[in-house]
Amino acid sequence: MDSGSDAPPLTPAGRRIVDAAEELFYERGITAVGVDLIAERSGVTKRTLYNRFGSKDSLVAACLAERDRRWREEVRAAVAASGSAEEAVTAPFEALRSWTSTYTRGCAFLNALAELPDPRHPGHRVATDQKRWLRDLFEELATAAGCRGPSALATRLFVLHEGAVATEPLALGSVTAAADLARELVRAASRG
Amino acid sequence: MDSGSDAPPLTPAGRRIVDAAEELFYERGITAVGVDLIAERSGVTKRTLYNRFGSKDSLVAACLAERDRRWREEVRAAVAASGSAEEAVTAPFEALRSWTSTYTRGCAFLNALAELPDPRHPGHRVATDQKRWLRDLFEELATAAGCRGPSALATRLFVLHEGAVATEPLALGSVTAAADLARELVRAASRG
DNA sequence: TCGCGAGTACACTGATCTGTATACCTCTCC
DNA sequence: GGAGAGGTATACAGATCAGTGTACTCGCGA
Repeated sequence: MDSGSDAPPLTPAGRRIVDAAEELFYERGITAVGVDLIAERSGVTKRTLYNRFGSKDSLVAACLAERDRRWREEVRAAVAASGSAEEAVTAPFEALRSWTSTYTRGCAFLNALAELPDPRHPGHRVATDQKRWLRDLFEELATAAGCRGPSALATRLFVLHEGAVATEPLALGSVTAAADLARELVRAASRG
Repeated sequence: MDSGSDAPPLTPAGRRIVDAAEELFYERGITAVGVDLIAERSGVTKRTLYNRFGSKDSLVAACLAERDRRWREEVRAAVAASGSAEEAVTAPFEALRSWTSTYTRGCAFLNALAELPDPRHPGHRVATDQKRWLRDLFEELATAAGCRGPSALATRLFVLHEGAVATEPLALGSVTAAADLARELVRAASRG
């Protein structure tokens, strides 16, 4: 469940490989990107890629884990920056706003799950962990803020969040709509 | 925008190809499934597949269009079966409940968009049309029911719907949570 | 000075990919 | 009875796929 702490430090070439692969996988899809292209983009030989990661599947998992680590960092920062416990509950939606201003191809983890149906794929676990972590974070924050029914509220906020990020590429204003509704839900659950 | 009406009728072999391909694409991902496997599964030669559809990309679009047609039928039936104009607004969530009891790999159209980033891909258009149609249907139904702010309400319902279907494979109860919240939103927008 | 880890260079395997060529069969409809 | 549409059978082209083998270079630390 923990993300990023147990990862071995990357060599310079390993770093470049992950960076290039992460971008390519996100922009074009995982299955559609070959290891030859990743090696070329990162200025590295295919031999080095396989010496570092062993297989394409492992590289996919490493890329998702790295993205998850970076995303959780942003979410935690948004939570820490919020002015009150109630505000903290919707802080992930603030992080989402800045996140989607950079990444306009939807959620990399949902996209990965679309391409990796096999639960034994190492990337599958990383993606599902990212989702469960967010749902649990909502519950934790809702409980800390003294919201009524924190578990049900957390699931609602989670669904809203995922719907927003998944439909963001359609440019229908879903991120703003979801954030507004989320704030209303938290406000309603905090009154009394 | 219209779905299914302008499609040429399929030959028996064409029918089997679409059926087999639709299932394989959904279960394993579009890029991961080759035309040889589709031909084998549908008991047809590859020659016939290419005589019918011309290319894999066209077949992908045909499969998505067929799925869209079937899904809209179910949604329209749910709308027609609802007891009141207010109930009709959340009818797509009822259709979603039965839809996701059959299909547990999330939304085929969001999954397709994850794999087909190129807007020139014929399947890309089919998928985005499906999404816009649903959002517009929500607005139409909300307007007919006399809801306040039908456009903003429609976007909220749409985000909820997409979040539910996208996260349904995670088994976190998102479909029920989304349906409940949707009903509350419509009720709140109908009072007065 | 020596060993070792990191990385390069490059050829190569075997499988799989989309798509095509050619020849033939069978049914229906005019 | 002849044409054409729908389909079969099979072989093939050319590219790309993930992954390996082998021999080399460079820099650093014991």
